Amino acid sequence: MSDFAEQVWQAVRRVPRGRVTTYAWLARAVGRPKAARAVGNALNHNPNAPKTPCHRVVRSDGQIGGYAHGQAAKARILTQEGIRIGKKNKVDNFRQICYKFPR
DNA sequence: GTCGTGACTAGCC
DNA sequence: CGGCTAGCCACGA
Repeated sequence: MSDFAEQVWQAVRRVPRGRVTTYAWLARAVGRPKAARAVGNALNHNPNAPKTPCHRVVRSDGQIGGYAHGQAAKARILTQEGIRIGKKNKVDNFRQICYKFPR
């Protein structure tokens, strides 16, 4: 797999349970602050199974974003992890549960 | 090498 | 607050 994708997955694994991160933050974590889009692509083409919690990755505006299994499934999983989803598929307390990577 | 695509983002109206 | 636009990046054809 491309090194880029591997770095992304590794970063995602650092996200604690019950928290979420954003594509933008992941992009920063891999040293490509403007590659949020590419990050999404990497996750999409490589779900890499339960090992990589791609469901904890949301958009910068708090929306759930996308998911290979479908947004509904993603929302369900997040809820199961203790994260509440409001209307418009937005994460409640997004600012609080959003995990920011150490630089 | 160029083109099109997509789980994105910030800015502007 | 909501919708639209342009900019960005990695990847495959």
